[in-house]
Amino acid sequence: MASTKTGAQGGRRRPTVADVAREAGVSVATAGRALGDYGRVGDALRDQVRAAAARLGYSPNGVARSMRSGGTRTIGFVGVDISNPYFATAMRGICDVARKEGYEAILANSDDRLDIERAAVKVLLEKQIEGIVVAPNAVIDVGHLQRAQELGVPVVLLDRHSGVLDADSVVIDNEAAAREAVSHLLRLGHRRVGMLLCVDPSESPELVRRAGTGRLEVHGAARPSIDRIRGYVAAMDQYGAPTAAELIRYTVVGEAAHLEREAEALLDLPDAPTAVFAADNVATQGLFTAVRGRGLGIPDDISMVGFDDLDWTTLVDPPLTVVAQSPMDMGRIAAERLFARIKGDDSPGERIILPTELIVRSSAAGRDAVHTA
Amino acid sequence: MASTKTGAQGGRRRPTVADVAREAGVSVATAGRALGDYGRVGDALRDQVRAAAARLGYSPNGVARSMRSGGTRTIGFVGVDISNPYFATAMRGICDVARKEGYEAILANSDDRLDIERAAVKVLLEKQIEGIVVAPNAVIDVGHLQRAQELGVPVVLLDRHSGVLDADSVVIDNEAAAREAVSHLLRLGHRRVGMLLCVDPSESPELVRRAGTGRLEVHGAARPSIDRIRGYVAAMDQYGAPTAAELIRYTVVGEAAHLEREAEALLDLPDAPTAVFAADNVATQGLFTAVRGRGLGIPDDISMVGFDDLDWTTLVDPPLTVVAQSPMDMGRIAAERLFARIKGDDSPGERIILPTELIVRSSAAGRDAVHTA
DNA sequence: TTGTAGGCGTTATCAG
DNA sequence: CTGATAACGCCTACAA
Repeated sequence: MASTKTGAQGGRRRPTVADVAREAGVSVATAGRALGDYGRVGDALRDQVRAAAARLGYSPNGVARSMRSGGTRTIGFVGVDISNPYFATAMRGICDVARKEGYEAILANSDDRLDIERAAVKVLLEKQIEGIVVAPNAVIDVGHLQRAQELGVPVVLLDRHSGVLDADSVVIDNEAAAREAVSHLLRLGHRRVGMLLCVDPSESPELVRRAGTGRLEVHGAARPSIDRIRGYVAAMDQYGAPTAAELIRYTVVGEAAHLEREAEALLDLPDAPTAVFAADNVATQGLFTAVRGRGLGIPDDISMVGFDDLDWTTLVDPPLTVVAQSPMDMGRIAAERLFARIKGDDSPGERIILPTELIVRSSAAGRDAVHTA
Repeated sequence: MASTKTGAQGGRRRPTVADVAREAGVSVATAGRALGDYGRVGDALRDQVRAAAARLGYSPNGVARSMRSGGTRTIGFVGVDISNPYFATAMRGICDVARKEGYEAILANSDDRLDIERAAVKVLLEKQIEGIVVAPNAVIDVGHLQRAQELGVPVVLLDRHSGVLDADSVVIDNEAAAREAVSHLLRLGHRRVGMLLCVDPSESPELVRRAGTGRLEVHGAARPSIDRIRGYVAAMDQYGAPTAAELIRYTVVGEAAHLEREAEALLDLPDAPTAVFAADNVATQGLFTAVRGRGLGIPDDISMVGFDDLDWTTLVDPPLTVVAQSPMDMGRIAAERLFARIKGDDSPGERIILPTELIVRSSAAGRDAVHTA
């Protein structure tokens, strides 16, 4: 009896209600009632059964219970990457709500890849989860999510909205947030403003093209990255600042190295920008690093506005002006919507837009303003 | 047919193999074989069944499958707080390995509270997960983990080791890591070195006492925080630097506000330390913030060494000298051990000690060395 | 090759 | 108040 404590095989078969019943000398039905606390059971027998259960180390089998009841008290979250603080915080919000409701959450990382996301949803569905929160990779190709809904599993979108899917979504107004950030720079007198961000691989090529009007147009689905570019362009147009494709640099998610290269390319432009908007937290860090690497001073040599109010943005010198959102609330609210659906709410899908805030700190400064009409 | 797409009730009963069988005009057994790809099935019938399944939108019921097979292909992770980058990164490592093995992971946050951890383990056990990775709150009171093992569910400890439990643990050598960090400061000529950290609520009182020898003794279980204090004291003793309880300030986890107060108390000491070792990533941030708030220069006015090589420690000015560990590897290796156990490995519990590295950057500098014998 | 039947553990229904 | 029995959906002996 020295070993097999550490390993998997340790236990012989786990005791069941039947075992407890036998041990207590009653029927399975009675044992079940005594343990599950339903129906009527005599006091004496109840204690007897409880004692037997304790003696045997009985633990109810949730799988069997789910089998009968149809409910698993489990939800799923398909995020992009839990090691990104944005999703980690959202997950925390989701877990908190789930725990309050007596549910657990299964986590899957998609790395923003549609194939992985699809597979994850499929597995979750097979596991009979009762609802899914997902940060979808694609906003059009959502067949797998529709399928979930058809199966009676509610879906709530987090961070991204889909026009195709009739589901709740918890998002921010990406275009407005970007426009506010860039306007801030423009009002400070900057004219040549760059933009740096990560985009999804499937969306990257030909993101931006010149139209007949001379204005920059942005083509692509309404995803956060694309919407933020739209906000940037809108602000530039509004303030009459000249736009140029070369001022918008991006890289596909997960390639931090490329990102720094793009940032440097931006800084090395013949007519380099005097200010840059980094449109996500990865780009913010990449830009900051690149600027530092070039030995440039912020905001003296170059101004910047970042995205996401991560802790480090106030630790750094100078503290960064950023667009702040609240992933914790996002996760919480998404989960709350999900549980409302699980409980039967079948009103039409709602688009919940959480506020963002431009937190002005010290990384963006004036440019001896040469304002334009 | 306008609505009920969004809500939970959407689906009528989900189709089962029996439904598919009926639709295809074959027996359940044949349908099962065709769908599950086991046994022999005629080509014609197989296609027929597949078609019927597609028509009905059949999706296998994992709960029923688990019921029969006994396996759920699910593991659990009980971490302290997923919004802490340390645990978020560890979770990523765990998920990656799980996915490779065809498993999913359920996440639970304990907030470093034993009662929550116990409840989480209980629920996970009921859900019939096949293994648990846990960052245990207590290293002695591990009855709930022993129970898991007795039930045949392998347990792997992450970040913390328990002498009581015969389980694998994946940890770092906390005492050695702290000693190295503090020795670094001492070798730089500092004599009055402070320490700042978070400790578990249950361990906080009377952490440190004077003994007859005049040396500082550290009482408490072998948890990371306590071990790091031991390392600090060992280094101080080794270099003949005078120790004092007032130089060691801590707060319970999750109370960041108190932490900054403790940091300030340290800086305000009549005989203030010339260097401080922040022994975890929360303390590192708190210390840095407090020092900044006091307008002190690093390392000119005060030197510091932090813990955990988070991104921001290199973004900040000056870049911080830190003790680095790899939570991603920790998660990965813990999960790998867990799957080895799940597959039947029942060798005695192994203590896997991952390396740490003192990364010397610029936050600790010399003190016109007044060395001691 | 295909079909029939039984059981995994729980809970609920129905008799006694 | 207690006991026997059926059912959830899948898989697998076993029989045809």
